Amino acid sequence: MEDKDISRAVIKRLPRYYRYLGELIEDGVERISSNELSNRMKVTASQIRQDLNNFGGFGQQGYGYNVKYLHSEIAKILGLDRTHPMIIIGAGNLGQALANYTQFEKQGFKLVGIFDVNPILKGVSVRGLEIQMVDELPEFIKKYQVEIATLTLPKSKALEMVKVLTDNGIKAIWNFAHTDLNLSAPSDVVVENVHLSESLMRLSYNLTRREKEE
Amino acid sequence: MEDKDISRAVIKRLPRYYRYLGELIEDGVERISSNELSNRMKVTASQIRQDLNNFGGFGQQGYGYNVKYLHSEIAKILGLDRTHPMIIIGAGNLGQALANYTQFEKQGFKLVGIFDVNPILKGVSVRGLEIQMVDELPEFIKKYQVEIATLTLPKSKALEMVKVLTDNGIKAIWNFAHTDLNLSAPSDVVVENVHLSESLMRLSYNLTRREKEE
DNA sequence: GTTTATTTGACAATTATTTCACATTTGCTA
DNA sequence: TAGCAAATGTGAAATAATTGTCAAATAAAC
Repeated sequence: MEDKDISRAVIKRLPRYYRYLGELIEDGVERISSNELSNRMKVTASQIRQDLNNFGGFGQQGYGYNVKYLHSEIAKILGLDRTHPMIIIGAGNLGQALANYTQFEKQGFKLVGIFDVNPILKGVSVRGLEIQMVDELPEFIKKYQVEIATLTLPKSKALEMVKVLTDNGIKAIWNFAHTDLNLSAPSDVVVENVHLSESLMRLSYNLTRREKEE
Repeated sequence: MEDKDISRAVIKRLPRYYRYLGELIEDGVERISSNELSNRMKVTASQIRQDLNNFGGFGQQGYGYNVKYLHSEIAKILGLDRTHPMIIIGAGNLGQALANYTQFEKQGFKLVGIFDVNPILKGVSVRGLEIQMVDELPEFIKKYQVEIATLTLPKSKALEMVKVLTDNGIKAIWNFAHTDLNLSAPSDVVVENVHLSESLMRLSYNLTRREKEE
């Protein structure tokens, strides 16, 4: 497995392959050709083969791909073959909603703590975890070897928080705040943005465009 | 303003331009050059000019772009210059969290109703709206001329719901369910997917990759 | 055991996107 | 009002991503 220069576009598609393969396993399918998978996923077979070949030859000519094997190989590539301790910073509606999402734990993202800056939330229990104050962060991150911090705070507070998190060894930030962190985050910290507003605007654009065409 | 063949990549960036321009307005900045904006946004000035020119010449040579004007033009392009009545289907944690997000209303996405399939939730109030049962959907969509349905339901229920929604005139679906709707949705219905699991997996990939490099 | 059908992996061709470079226009200063 | 500096818009070049094609390998059929 080689890690040189995999394009962003390929990485973006990998989780989707992983999802479809998981569904195939559930359905008891043992093997699949790039052509059949392409029909299901509405992408070209060529793209599937090209994408997978970035990481090595997982298929066999004349046979196709073994579903379970491919599924587990993609899991390895995505780092889903181990546990990632995760915390949530910001125990508002969205933070609590994410905390209650059990799906993530199945994929190895283990929620070990929830934090907020608002003292009124201190000690409130969310899915068995008591909300803690951010001054407890440094010790907590070390103790639980937290890798990922989910940021569900307002813009202004999110930016302050980034420094605290990275200073204390956080290596990845899942950012729901309506701002880019890239500037303030050191280059060895990975950031994945989920900008819901932007997603909604794209929907609006396509909706508007569709209406105009009529 | 022309609507022919704007690339997906351009549309993906538009909301981000819109956000930065909004911040510039807040900061009292009246004009900006593609070069200065490129520094702030960490993209090339050329890309900014190229992107904006898809929709017409908003700038002026020797001057740059008028921030307020450009902001309002992008709003028009994105369809943010009018109100989009929206409903949420699925009043679980995520559905309720999104319902409580006031930010969306400022951009014209007006939440008019919340629905669920679980009778136990009937009548429960979320931000002043009583959760309704899905059998009330057809009448409601017509009455409030609902455009957008936010789907925060489990996979299996989401797929059933798509037919009900589109049969009753919904034109856009903001999909948080862990599945692709494209197959079941008619081609005149716009779908925007927010697959949080996939986002988290991309984070995991980049984290894993970063660790391997060390 | 031989033949036929299937299917990958690799590479070439095509298409899409991004960046470069510069003529042209405008604002600003003296 | 002339001259200089700034900055867009645009066509061309460079880069990136996707799709098409086919030899080689394998499975399945007979």
